[in-house]
Amino acid sequence: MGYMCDFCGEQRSMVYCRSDAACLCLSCDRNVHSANALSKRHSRTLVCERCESQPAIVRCTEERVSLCHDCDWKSHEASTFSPTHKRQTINCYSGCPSAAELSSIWSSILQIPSVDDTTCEEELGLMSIAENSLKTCSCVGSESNTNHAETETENVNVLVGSSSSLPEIKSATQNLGLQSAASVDAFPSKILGSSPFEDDDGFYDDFDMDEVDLNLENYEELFGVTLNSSEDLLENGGLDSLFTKKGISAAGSNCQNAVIAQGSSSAQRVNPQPACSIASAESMMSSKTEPIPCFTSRKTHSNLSFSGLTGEGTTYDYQDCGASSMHHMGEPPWCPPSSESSQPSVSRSNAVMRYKEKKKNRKFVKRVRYASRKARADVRRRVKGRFVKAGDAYDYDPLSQTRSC
DNA sequence: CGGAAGGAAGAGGCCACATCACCTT
DNA sequence: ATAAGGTGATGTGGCCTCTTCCTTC
Repeated sequence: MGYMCDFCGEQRSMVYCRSDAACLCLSCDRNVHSANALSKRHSRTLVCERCESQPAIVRCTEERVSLCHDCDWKSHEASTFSPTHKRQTINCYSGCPSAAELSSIWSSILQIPSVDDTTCEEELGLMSIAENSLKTCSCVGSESNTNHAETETENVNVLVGSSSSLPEIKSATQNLGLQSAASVDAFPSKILGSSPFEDDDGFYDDFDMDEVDLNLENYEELFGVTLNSSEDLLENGGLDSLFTKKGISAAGSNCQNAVIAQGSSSAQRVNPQPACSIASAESMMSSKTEPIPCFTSRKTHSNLSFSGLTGEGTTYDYQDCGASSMHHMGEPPWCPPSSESSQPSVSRSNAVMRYKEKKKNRKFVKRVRYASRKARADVRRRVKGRFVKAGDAYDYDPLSQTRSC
């Protein structure tokens, strides 16, 4: 990682943004991608430590380097010396995670340098961090552990990538001979996707229900039930109950990255095609009265569409970073871990109430793209709010706040 | 309990024009 | 290959209108 940040040109680049095709330092990454909702959707990953210009897709645990596809092939597939190296798939992330969160996510990979947390700390509540979780390739975890701290995390990641619930993770962890399930408990719950009801307040604070707008196209056809909105989904018992009605397991769906029917074996029963449409939260909401044009072939695809936690997931993002990596991570937060809906209705109603409250208070921040145009508009005279020709009569002058007539 | 009426809140359109982006010469 | 000129598209803020949602009766 010797190349400089493409943005500031001062710091060493650590992150590769595919959308921007740029290598960025952590500081610039956060600055650039906290600019607006669109930029937050950009999926980023580590920079290849060998060529230092391509996005890394795997981490060689033997050589302790992050490698892009080409470098990985050169190092492992084409090499006779190290074809058996254990490699760990590196997933991309989006949003604006803090250094601490990045550190926890990449603890097994990097020493994250300290970054000014103030830049977008307040945005963190809106960001999806669970999608940052790592998924390892199947070759990891089948061997005994030698490096405690690192390997433990890696194995947990394996489980994250393949399991759907915490109990299963714990069980599998024990089966794999890890030291104890405590390490799993210690791992950030957001990444593990554990039940939200274990910590009602804490989870929902991060969960940001207002950002989750679910859009189930043709749900009536699929499930034979009526669902008007995500609120209905919450109130009616969640996705699990929906699936249960059709004998479909919702395991593997995650509220934050609930790309159902994309790689999930259970969901594939519903949708054998990997195609999945993901729209922004706003477009989801607009679809309440009007279908989204991009949803095509609805008769043949289930098109179970979810926005990410932040409403920032895009088809590109998911395709870009290995698509199905993030949807195995647990039950939807509104669903209890067990199918018998043992969670008291109080928690659900609380969640609904909080969701409505946050939705009500949602702010749509407008971002000025061209300051020069703003400056011009700020001094332009108007009549009833409309711009008037220069020299014409006006009723509002931003400069003098007076009328010409 | 359901419907009507009224108020509150939000979304979208309109306006002029400097600036941007693209194309042609 | 580069520069200059032309042209259509874009974006900016305040106000108004319309629609939707919520509360009250």
